[in-house]
Amino acid sequence: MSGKLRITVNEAKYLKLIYRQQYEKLCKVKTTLLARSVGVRPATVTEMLQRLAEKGLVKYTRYHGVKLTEKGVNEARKLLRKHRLLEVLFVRFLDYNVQKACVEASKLDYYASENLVNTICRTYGHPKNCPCNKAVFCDERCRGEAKEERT
Amino acid sequence: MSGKLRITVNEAKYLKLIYRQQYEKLCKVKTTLLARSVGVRPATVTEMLQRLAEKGLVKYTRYHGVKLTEKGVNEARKLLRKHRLLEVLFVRFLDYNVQKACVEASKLDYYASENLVNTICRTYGHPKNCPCNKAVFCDERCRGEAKEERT
DNA sequence: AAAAATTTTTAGGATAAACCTAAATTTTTC
DNA sequence: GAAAAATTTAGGTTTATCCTAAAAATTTTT
Repeated sequence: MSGKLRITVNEAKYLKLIYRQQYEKLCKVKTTLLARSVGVRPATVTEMLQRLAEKGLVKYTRYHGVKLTEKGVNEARKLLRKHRLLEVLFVRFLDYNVQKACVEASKLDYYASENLVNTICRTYGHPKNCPCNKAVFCDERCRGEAKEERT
Repeated sequence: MSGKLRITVNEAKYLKLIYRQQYEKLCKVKTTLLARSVGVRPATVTEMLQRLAEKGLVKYTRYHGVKLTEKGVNEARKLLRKHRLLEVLFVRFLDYNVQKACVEASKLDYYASENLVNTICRTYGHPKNCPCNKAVFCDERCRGEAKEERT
């Protein structure tokens, strides 16, 4: 029924950004704001929002901004889970400071496998928060103590 | 003097592959072999080799394969250093097996910063080899004990 | 060493993801 | 409701991939 959803790294960037705006800063997600955050022209953002809408990740209303759909929220949380567990690793294991950890995690999160972040998650006893105290979202496949993972 | 060298993730894949052929398997690097490894048609490989040659990363002789230039070797080693230190992390800290570690490292190596891998390197006391016993190439900026890194 | 087989390259395209400017449209503000 | 601001549309450009089919070079076979 559902053709596998392919998200580019750039689309992922927007999803994370939109999620943080909509759910964590609780503000409307407008084109110009996104354009400034990403560092592109507004027209470029519009194009991206239309693409995300076509993929069913956001509800886009011309001239009025976007909201993540359920599917979009799930994707964003998957990405932010990866991002934040990488931050946990960098801060706790490598003594990175929070800011550096975030920068590095941003480069890698999209590419990290679910298995990798689940292993990190288990290793640290399923942390509830990342180093900057935002939520580490749950993955129901991620259970158990540090040892058991195989494949 | 030297305009900053921009390598795409795909180009990086070829560099790693060519390096391993040329220096570790000690065999000639031919188009068809690369095509099979990467999973594309020979014509696509030819195109890539020409691009790598333009960037000064390989010496390419029509119909006779490629050799990495000094610049190409340096780039390849930088990438393989990242790759192998990520493997070290995954195997030693997350108990990954060698094969899984390699797969995961392949997804991330290109995107990992030099600072990240140097921190891993320091944390493990500058390991000489990766889990599959290949060399971890040196970076002269990578010195010292586990603690001192800041910024 | 010539013919046949194989490998490699060239030529000519296709596609997808970004990004842009300028003009048109809609919304917001005064 | 007019002016200002934000947003979208239209029409392009660029870059990186990848492809097929035909041509060219190399290698193998006889």
